[in-house]
Amino acid sequence: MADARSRGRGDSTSGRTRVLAPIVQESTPAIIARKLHEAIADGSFPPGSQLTESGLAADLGVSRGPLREAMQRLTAEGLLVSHRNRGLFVVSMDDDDIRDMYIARTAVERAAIEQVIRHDDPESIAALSDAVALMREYAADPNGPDMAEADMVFHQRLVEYARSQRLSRLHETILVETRMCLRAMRGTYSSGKDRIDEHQALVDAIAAGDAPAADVLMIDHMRDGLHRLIGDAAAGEEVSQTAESSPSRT
Amino acid sequence: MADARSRGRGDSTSGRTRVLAPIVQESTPAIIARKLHEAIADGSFPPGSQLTESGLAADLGVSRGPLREAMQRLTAEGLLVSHRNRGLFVVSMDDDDIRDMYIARTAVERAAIEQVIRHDDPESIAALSDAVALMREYAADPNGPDMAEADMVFHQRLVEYARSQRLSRLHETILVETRMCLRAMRGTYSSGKDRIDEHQALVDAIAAGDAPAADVLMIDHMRDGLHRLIGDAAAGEEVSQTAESSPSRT
DNA sequence: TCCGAGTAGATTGTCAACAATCGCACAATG
DNA sequence: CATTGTGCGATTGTTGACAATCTACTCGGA
Repeated sequence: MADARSRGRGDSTSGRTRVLAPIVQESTPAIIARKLHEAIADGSFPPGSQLTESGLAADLGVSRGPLREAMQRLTAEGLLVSHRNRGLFVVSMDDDDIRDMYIARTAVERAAIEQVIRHDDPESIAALSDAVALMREYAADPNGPDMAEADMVFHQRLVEYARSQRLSRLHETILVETRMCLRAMRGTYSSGKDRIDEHQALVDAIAAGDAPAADVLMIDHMRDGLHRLIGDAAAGEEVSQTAESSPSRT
Repeated sequence: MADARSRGRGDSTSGRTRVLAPIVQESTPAIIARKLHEAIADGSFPPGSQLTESGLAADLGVSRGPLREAMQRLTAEGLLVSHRNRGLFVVSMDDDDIRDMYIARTAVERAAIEQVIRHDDPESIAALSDAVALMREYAADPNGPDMAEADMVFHQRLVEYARSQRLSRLHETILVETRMCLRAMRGTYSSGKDRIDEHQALVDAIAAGDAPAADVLMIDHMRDGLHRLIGDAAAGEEVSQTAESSPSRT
């Protein structure tokens, strides 16, 4: 999320070595928003489920005011949808949404990879290599949760090292949505090797500073990812594991 | 902002022709957020200015609750920044922010142009041609507000016809920021003809279905736009017309 | 004259209570 | 048997008031 504007008004005594960190008391709505963000990302709130504000307020130990503000934040991000006088629900995505998600994700990560190459920071290549190395550890189970998480970390770092507030902000949202989809329909990679090789190729292209090659690789990687989620031709329709789980009305 | 999820649960009686539109009662925070959005876009709130919630609540005739929720929404978008216990302020951007803005904007509009070409909808080409035609009307004053607005309309439509919720959402925010910058530092185009030609070239490439050419044109167009705002080499630093106008403490 | 403490004003952050609205289940009717 | 009307329960939407915090100003002392 990054605070971006950390430099406050304490730049006066510049000859002094900084001892204390400039204290960043996060606002309550921001904390709540982050916690909800994580909860949605890790599947605690499945797509389609309702977020009752009375209940959440009690769980978090805050009043409904700050909670509502946090929820509006997620609504603006597109992670929640509001049904007036009914409540807020976690988005559930159909095929078109997934396609849209990958369009946006491709746009962001293409730009990110370009920036990373432009910056040519050894640290970024090291970080990405580490991420791939982490994936290798889970090669045995190419569709397990650990591998999925390592995959996420890779892409997260990629955008992080692009050093762009705006790209990062959008990407964070999209990644949560991606997690939701991956959780819903698990098991799509044929082998762990393919998954790792695709990422390694990206790192190699970045390390070589070959922007056009990296760009093409990223586009392919994204297209593959999309096709793994939806069979191209219309497959399953709605991603929602909860919602209306009431066994009545047979 | 689009509601996207209009289809509710009323798909049962499908043999009936729809007569009444499905009524979309917007929530109060959403309305307020939109109004603030517009106000920031049209310069009613200059960058750096404080948005006092008591005052705004009185102006809009609502309570502070819904207002705060709306402000949180804009904060999530990055249009406002929160100084804890001090208030919310309209962002003021330095050169790095402007660069970042153009990175994100390039990413979004590149993806948009690709989608528009992919859809190959005659309507989109017509709409974009109209936008360029509108620009032509203001050719006499290439740096006036009308021309700037027409320019905005062009890019707005481009992303609109990409038919992507996520790209549109991000672009909407970026466009507001762009407006802010353009307002602060006006007058950068040498001639109206250049400005129009660049856009016409984009339309032509789209109409021809030439994605690679359109892509290159867009990249150049964005780079030019960025260089018009900042002289590449460090020029002016902070864009903020208000904020700290107190003459004390020299 | 300059510096520090203290105070006053204003603004935000938080909370609890009230009012309005909606969906669901059941009963009544053609 | 299908459809409409009604009551209930629950949840959201909104409001006003109170507490905490910060900034700016003034006053007293060196």
